[in-house]
Amino acid sequence: MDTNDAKSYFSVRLLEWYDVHKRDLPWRRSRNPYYIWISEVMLQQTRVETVIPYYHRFLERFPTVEALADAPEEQVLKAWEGLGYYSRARNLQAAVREVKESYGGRVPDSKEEISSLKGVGPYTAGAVLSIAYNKPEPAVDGNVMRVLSRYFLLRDDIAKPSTRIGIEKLARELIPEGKAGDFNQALMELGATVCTPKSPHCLTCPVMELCAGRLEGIADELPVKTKAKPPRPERRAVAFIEGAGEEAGRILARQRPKEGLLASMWELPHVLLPETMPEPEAAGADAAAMRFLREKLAAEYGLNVEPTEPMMDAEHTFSHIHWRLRVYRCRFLGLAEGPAVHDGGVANNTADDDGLRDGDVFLWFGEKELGQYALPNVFLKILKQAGVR
DNA sequence: AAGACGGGGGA
DNA sequence: TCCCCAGTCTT
Repeated sequence: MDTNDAKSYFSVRLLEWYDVHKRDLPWRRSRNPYYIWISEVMLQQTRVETVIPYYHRFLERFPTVEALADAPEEQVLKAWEGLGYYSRARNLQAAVREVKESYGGRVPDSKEEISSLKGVGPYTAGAVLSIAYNKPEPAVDGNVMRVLSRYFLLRDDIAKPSTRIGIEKLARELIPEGKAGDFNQALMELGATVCTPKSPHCLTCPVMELCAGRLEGIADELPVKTKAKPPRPERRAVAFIEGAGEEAGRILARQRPKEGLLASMWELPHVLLPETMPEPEAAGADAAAMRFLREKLAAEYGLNVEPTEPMMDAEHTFSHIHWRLRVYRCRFLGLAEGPAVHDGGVANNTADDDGLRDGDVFLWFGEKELGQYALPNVFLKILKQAGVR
């Protein structure tokens, strides 16, 4: 049995298996390149079950390239709320605008052109080209690297870019004539449902007989992958500022800067506590944190508040940061001129000389604003727990 | 090559 | 808890 036999066996058996076992997923009901593209971007680092409801809502709201290109970015971000990696949404809209302007609204079908679009890397390019246009391009994601590492007993570290390149070359050779779309999806489907990261279901695998990893008894030790660094811890004090009078029942929110973490999203104002601050359990910790919160908000944003009492705790883990949040109830005293708080309107700070950083915009949040502007999940949860709606 | 960039689900 | 998920971009 030589390598070529193992390769053709793999491709043939995998396609037969896929024909019987493929899941009925929404984006498999169409070959519309725009639909396929949306699904592939949403699926980056995100599970199928999570994506499905977003996929339906997003396409209902933005059914065509034109509709997405013409939408306000704010609405796109809102449709992405809770899905994470928000640069995906921003890049997707920039790319769709490019498709509208430069390609007459038709998603390009060449590797060079589609790869030039924002947010379209090697995986997404291959996925759209193969699934929507049946072009013989590999689409190598985490599933594919795992499946092929096991079947061909590859011990290279899949965290290295060079390893992905090598697996792409291999995956390209495996594509059966005229079957690129089905084959690539079959490979990912096998990884998602049978050749799983932990305790793979080898006994139901269509290619188990020639799987080198299983035959060596080390399938569950593959692929080799260097483990990520743990997220750095941060403690933050959050201001829960309830409006009075005209703004009764509404909460003061801030829009984050247009770049970086959670770009352009809305949140409750908060500050990073110095590591020298006492732990939350220590005596006097809350008093110290409340003083720091008051001083920092005033200095950073011209936002004057009087923290009164701790309200709740929350935690949130990003891939690279771990937040421990303590929310303090605050009395609103006022906001210095510059980005004013308008009734119902987003403050404008286009002027650069207002002494405030880009993105320092405040707004009283009520039901209407919650339905209009995007917040990260951690702040949505805090507002929900506080009974704001 | 390494870090930034969300959030959730399964073992 | 840890790991990983239909990754891409920046430095």
